[in-house]
Amino acid sequence: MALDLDLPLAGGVCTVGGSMNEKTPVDNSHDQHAVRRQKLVDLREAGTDPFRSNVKPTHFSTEAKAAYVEDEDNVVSVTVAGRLVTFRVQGGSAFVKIQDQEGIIQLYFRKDVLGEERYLVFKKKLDLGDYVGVTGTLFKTRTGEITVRVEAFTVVSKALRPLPEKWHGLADAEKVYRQRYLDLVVNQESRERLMTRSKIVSKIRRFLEDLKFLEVETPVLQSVAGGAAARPFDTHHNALGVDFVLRISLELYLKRLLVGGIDRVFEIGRNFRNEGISPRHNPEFTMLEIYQAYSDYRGMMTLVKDMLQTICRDVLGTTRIKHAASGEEIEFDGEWREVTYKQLLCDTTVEADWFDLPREEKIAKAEALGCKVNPAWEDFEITNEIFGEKIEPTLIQPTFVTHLPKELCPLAKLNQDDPSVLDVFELTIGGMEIAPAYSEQNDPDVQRAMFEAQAGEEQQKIDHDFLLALEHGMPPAGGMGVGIDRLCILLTGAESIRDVILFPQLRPGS
RNA sequence: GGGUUGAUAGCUCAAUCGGUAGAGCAGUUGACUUUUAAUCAAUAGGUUCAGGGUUCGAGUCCCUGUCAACCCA
Repeated sequence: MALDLDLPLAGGVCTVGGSMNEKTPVDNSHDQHAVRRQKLVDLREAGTDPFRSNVKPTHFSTEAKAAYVEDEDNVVSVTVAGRLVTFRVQGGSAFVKIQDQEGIIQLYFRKDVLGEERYLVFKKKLDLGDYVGVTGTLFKTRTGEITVRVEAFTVVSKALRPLPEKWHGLADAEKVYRQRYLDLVVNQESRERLMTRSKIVSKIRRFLEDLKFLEVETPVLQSVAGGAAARPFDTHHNALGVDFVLRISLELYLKRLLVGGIDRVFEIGRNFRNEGISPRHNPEFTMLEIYQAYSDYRGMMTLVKDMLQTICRDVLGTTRIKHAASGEEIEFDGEWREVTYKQLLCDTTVEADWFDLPREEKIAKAEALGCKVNPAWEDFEITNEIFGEKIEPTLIQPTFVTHLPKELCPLAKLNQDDPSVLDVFELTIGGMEIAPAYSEQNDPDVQRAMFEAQAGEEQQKIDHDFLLALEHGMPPAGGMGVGIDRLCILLTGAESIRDVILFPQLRPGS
C-alpha cells in the first residue's frame, strides 16, 4: 500500500479487517464524528472522563470580565466554563474562546504553565464545541482583551459532532428550526431574540403584578372550545373515556374567575388552533389575557398603552422600533391613534354610507379594491375582508380600531348609542392585530342569545357551564388578549413567527 | 389544498451549452509561546434529498415523491 503505515494519525487512522486476514489501513481523518469519538476514548485513557467531570464556575463570562482590575500585584482568580467556540493554537501557547449564556470570554493556555502533558491533552484532544471549565487569573492582552490565563482546565463534555461554522452561522432554515440548539450556539441574533422574548414576558408579569393582577392557570383540556372562532385539536382521555379538545382561547375560564371574585386576573398560556401555518401563524401560540373588574374597553386602552410603552423603555431601551416588513419606524411613545372601524371602512371605500350600501354594490366595490369575495358571505364578512386585506396591513403606527360590528364578537357589550357596534377595540401595530379588548358581556341572557345566534347549527358548541357561571353574577369588566408571539415579532424585528418561537411546528422530518 | 423557488463535503457556497463535482471554514499531519475569521506547508473528505426516465454521457433535462421557504386559498 502507498499509505504510510508509520504515519501517526492519532485517531485519524484505524484499521479494519481485510478479506484475507490482512489489516487494511483506512483514513478516517475526514470523519469528524469518528475522530471525536477516538479523542473521547483517549481522554478516558488519560484518566479523565468528560461525562463524569464537573466544574463549579465562579463567574459568567461577563462577570469575569467585569471583575478584572488593573493591578499586577493583586490579580483576580476566576473559574469559568462554557463551550469552545474558537481555537487558535500557536505552538506552545494558545488562545481559545468559550461561550456561556451571557457571552464569550477568551482563555490563554501556555505549555509552561500547564506542563507538557496537560498542554498536549488540551492541544490534541479538545475540539470546537467541547465544554470546558478553567481556573486562572485575569489579565489584559496586548490588544486589550480581558482574558483568563489558564492554570487548570477540565473537559466537562465532549461534542461528538462538529458544530456549524461560527463565521457564517447556520443558514439552512430547516436546520435552524429542527436543531434550534445549533442555531443558538452559532447565531448571535437568534440568542438575542430568545433573551428579548424572555425579558418581554418577564416585564409583562411584573407590570401586571404591580397593578395587583393575579396570575393563574386554567385548563388546556376542555369539553367545549370557546372564547374564539377556530377549529380545535381533538384529543382523548383514556381513563375517563371521553374526548376533549385543546383550548383555542383562555377567555371563558378567566371570566369564571371574575365570577369567583378575582377582580384582576391574567394568564399567559398556550392556545392551539387547528388551522394553517404561515409566517404569522403557528398551531400553538402564546396568548396573554387580562381581565379587570369595574374596567371596560377604554380602561384596557390605557393599560395596554402603558404596558407596551414600559416594555419598550425597559426591555429595548427605546420607544422607536424599525418595522421589519415596511422599513417604517414605529413610534410607541405619546398618544396613539384612535379611529372607529366604520370610519376606516368609509374612508377606504370612499363611501360615506358604506354600511347602508346594497349588497351588490358592496361586492362590486370590494372586488374593485382587489378583494376576493365569497358569494356565501354575509355583508359583515365582505366588510371585514376589506378591513383585513386592505386596511389592517396599512396600520403601521399603534392604532386603536374601535367599535367593531356586533357580528364580529359575541362576548362583548353592545354600544349604548349605536347597538350595531361593540364596545371593543383592536390594537393594530405593524399591520398586525396585536391586542383585541372588550367591555365584557356580563348579562347572562344576552350572552346566551349571542352564543345561540353565533353557533347556528352547532348548538352543542355552546359552553353552558360558562353561562351558568354568568348567572351567578359577573362584575362589569374590561378584558384583553395580547398575542405574545406577534408582539415579539414586532419588538425583535423578526420576519416570521418561527423566529420568535423556539421550536416552531414543522412536518415530522425524516 | 394550489402555485413558485430550493435541497451539492460537517458548515457556508460554486460548478458556463448536458461532458473529469470545486473553494473557504471545520478535520488530519507538521511549523509557530499575545492571537482576533491567526498565519504557513502538506493532506483527506461526495449515495449532488430519494426513486424512476431521456441520453453515448445527468448535479444540470423530464416525471413522481419527501422536506423547506415564499405567495395564494
